[in-house]
Amino acid sequence: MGKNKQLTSRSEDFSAWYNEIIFRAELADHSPVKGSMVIRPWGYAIWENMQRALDDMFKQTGHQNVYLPLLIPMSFIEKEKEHVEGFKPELVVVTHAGGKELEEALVVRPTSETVVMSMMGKWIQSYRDLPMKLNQWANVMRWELRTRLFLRTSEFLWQEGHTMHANSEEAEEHTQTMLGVYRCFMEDWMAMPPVTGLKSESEKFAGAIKSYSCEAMMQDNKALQAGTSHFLGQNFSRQFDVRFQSAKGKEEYGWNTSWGVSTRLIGGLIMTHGDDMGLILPPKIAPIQVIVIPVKDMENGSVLEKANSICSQLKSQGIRAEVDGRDFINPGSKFYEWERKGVPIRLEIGPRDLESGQVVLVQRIGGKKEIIPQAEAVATMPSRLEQFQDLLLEMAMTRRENNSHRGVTEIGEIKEIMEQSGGFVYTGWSGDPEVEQNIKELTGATLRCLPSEEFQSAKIPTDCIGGKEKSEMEVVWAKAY
RNA sequence: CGGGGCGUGGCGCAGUCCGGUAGCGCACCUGCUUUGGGAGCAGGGGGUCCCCGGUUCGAAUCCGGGCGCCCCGACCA
Repeated sequence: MGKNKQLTSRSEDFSAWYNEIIFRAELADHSPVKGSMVIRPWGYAIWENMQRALDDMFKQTGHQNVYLPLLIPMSFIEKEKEHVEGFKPELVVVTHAGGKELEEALVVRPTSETVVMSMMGKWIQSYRDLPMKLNQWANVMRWELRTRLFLRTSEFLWQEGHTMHANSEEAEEHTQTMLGVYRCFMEDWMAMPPVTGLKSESEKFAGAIKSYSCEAMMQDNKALQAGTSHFLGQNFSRQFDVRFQSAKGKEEYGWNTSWGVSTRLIGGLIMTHGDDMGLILPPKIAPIQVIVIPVKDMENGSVLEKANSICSQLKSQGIRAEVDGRDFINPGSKFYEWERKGVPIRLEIGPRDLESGQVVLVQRIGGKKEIIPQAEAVATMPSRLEQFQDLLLEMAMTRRENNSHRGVTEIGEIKEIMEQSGGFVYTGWSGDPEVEQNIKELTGATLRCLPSEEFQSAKIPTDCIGGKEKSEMEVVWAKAY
C-alpha cells in the first residue's frame, strides 16, 4: 500500500486531486500542443454516452444535425460588432495554405453563428421555412492562456444548436426550452443539478441579447458554467441578411438562438461526484455499469465461466456489464482500478460463491460488501443502478443547498463566505454594473446569474447588495471556474 | 503578458552547491510461486541528463544563450 498509489485528497489540494483523477482514471492526457488535450477511451466513452442522451433530446425537440466547416472567413467574424470584440483575443487564424499566403485570412471556428447564418440566409425564403432548428457536434478552438483539462482547453468538443424563428417570442421561448433541456440532462443523466438563470450584461455571450446559463456547484463550492443558451434577436440575421416573407407578405429578419454544452461537463462530473478514491460515475452515463471480477480462478476456469454467465445475464437486461478476466494482476488491484474509474457496482465471484450460488456485491458509494444469491444480484441490478443514480443526484442537490446562502445583504458577508467555505450567495441587486464590478474585485465572486423563478428565494432582500439603491432582482454570486 | 518554480529511462524523483564512466521507487518484460482489497522471489530491458555554444584531460554538474513545461495573478465555456 504505497502512499504514491493513493490520490491526493480533495481536502488537501482540490486542484491536484482533480488533475490526478484525470490521469489515474485514464480520462485524458496532454497533447503535444499546449492547451489541447487527448481524450482517452474511458473519457471518450463517457462523452459518447452524454452525446447520445443529448442528441436524443435534441431530436425530440425537433432539431436536425448538420455539419458546418472548421474554417470561417475572417470577414464573417467581423460582421457582428460585439461578436468580434468578444472573440478576437481568442481566435486562431490561418494565414497560409498550399505554401502561399491566403488573400483572406481564415479563422478556426470559435463557434459557428456566422457560418450558419450565412447558410440560413440561402435556405430561408418564407415563414414556411421556419422555424429552422439545427445542431452540430463539433470541435471548436478558442486560444487560452491558461488551460486545464476538460475545464478550459484551447480546442474542445461540444454541440452548438442554432435555430431561426419567425418572431421574437418564439425565439425567446426556444432559448428557455433548450435551457430546460440542459437542466434535465444535467439532473437526470449526470446527477449534477444546476441553478439556471439569466446572465448579466457583462457576462453574456458576445453578440447575444440575452444569455442563460446552467451553474453547477462543484465540491469545492465553486460554480461551473456548464451550459449556455442565447437569445440572439436579429443581431446576426441583420448582418447576414437572413430574411423571410411573413404570412402577411412582409419581409422580415429572422430571430435566432444558439446554445451549447461541451466536454467541460466531464470536468463538472469529476468535481461533482468524485471522491478520494477516484471518479464516481452516474450509472446512466457510465461506460461500464457493473464490473464482474473473478477471484481465485486458478484451477479449471470455472470461476471465470460463472463470471461470464452472470455478465451475460446482466447484459441481456440491457446493463452495461463487463468481466475483468485479466489473470496477471491481483483482484485487489482490479478493485482499486475500477473504483478509480468510477464504475458504480462491482460483483466479485470466487470458488466459495460457486459452491453457495452467491456473489459479493459492492457499490462504489458506501463500499460495504453484500453477499447475496447470484439470481438476486442479477434480478435487482436495474433497480440498484437506478437507486445509485438517484442517490448521486440527492447528494449533489443536498450539497448545493447546504452551501447556498440566501438573503445576504452585506458585501462583507459575501467576502467572508468566499474566504471561508465558498458557495452560492443570493442577494438583491439594482442592476448597477458598478456594484457587480465592485463585488468581483472585493470578494473574488462573480455574478453567476439572475436565478430562474424556481431557484429564487422565498424572501428577496429589498435593498441592493451595493447598499445605495433598491433591489430590482435577485442574483447569485460565486467564485467560478 | 507580469511574479515564482522546474526540465535526468514511461511516471515520480535523487544526484548539481563541491566536475571523475548515471542512480532510486513505481511501471514494463521472462520464469516460478501466488490470487476474497494495490502479491513475493529470481532474472532482465530501457536514459542524446531539454537544446546550442563555451570552460576543462573530463560536464547532468560550472559559464553564456535559447526553448519548453508547471504554479500564482489580469482575460475566458
